[in-house]
Amino acid sequence: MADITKDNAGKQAFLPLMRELVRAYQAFSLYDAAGYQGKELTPSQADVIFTLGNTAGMSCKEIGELTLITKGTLTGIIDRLQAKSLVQRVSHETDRRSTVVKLTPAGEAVFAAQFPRQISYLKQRFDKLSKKERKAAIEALKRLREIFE
Amino acid sequence: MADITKDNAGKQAFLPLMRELVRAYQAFSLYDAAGYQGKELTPSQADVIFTLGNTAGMSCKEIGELTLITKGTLTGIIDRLQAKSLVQRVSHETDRRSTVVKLTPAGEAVFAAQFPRQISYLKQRFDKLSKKERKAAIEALKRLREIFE
DNA sequence: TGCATATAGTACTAATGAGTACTATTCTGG
DNA sequence: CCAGAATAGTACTCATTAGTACTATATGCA
Repeated sequence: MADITKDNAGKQAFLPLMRELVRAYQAFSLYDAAGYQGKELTPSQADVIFTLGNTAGMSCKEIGELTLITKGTLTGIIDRLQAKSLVQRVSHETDRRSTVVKLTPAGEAVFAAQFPRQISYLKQRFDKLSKKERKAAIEALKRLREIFE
Repeated sequence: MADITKDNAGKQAFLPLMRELVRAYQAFSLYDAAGYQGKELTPSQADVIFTLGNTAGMSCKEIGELTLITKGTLTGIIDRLQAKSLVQRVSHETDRRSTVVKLTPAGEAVFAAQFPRQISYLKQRFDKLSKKERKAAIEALKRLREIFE
């Protein structure tokens, strides 16, 4: 196995795969974000609203685990959602370190309107894949995730 | 085909695929970023340096097309690379709207040191995939990209 | 030629995003 | 019980990201 040098590094066999991963994610991400144009929610804010929908509220820690948003970032996102009166922070009943974040009635209304709309918008594209293609993609992505964990 | 409502939207068949895409990309992205710890380059800055390596320089437009970084973002990234004396901006010879960005000798040195190192670092993980798995992943990701373009 | 349009890049804003330090609170082992 | 470690969240920094407005320059077409 030859050494990797500045001249041959760009020719490694895994690079096309890496580029496809980045491009596929970026294409998805741009399409998803476009769905929120003019909807008064950013993708991250929507992620939090959608996570809180149909629940009785949850801690920042739980939201972060589900959305993959780190806790420092979450503080700001929840601040902005609170400023728009879409979520509220409630003291945790037993653990005073913790805060329960839950949707306000206005937040519930936004959830009820935007969640089905965005899912339907995404479904338009994902439905272009056959069931077989979908299964194959899930398997491939699981393998990719495994190698980086 | 039933309507999508707030109660059944979370049960759509494509959602596991979407989650795997996000998680696989995030896992890769975190691993990649960890490779730059203590290397005085951010992932985006490295992306630009690696794109400029082994070339005579290129315009912001070209860099943007290759790295998928939008031009507004690129201005800041190049500003910071220039502040570190890793790249220089040179006037384009014939088109005075355009600027040619190229590596300085210090930038070449960083490229020569960091590019093979990061490629090798990434290769450690990508090599866990068989050739067959790699091909399958590329196909799946191409299909995913197609449906969003 | 000359004006409308397109292009290249910068300046600005708002929101993420990762990371660190900090406070407050809870848990745990001796 | 109590001191040290762990946990939850906020406050901060820096960099990136998308987007818009703007300037300067180039191109195309009548």
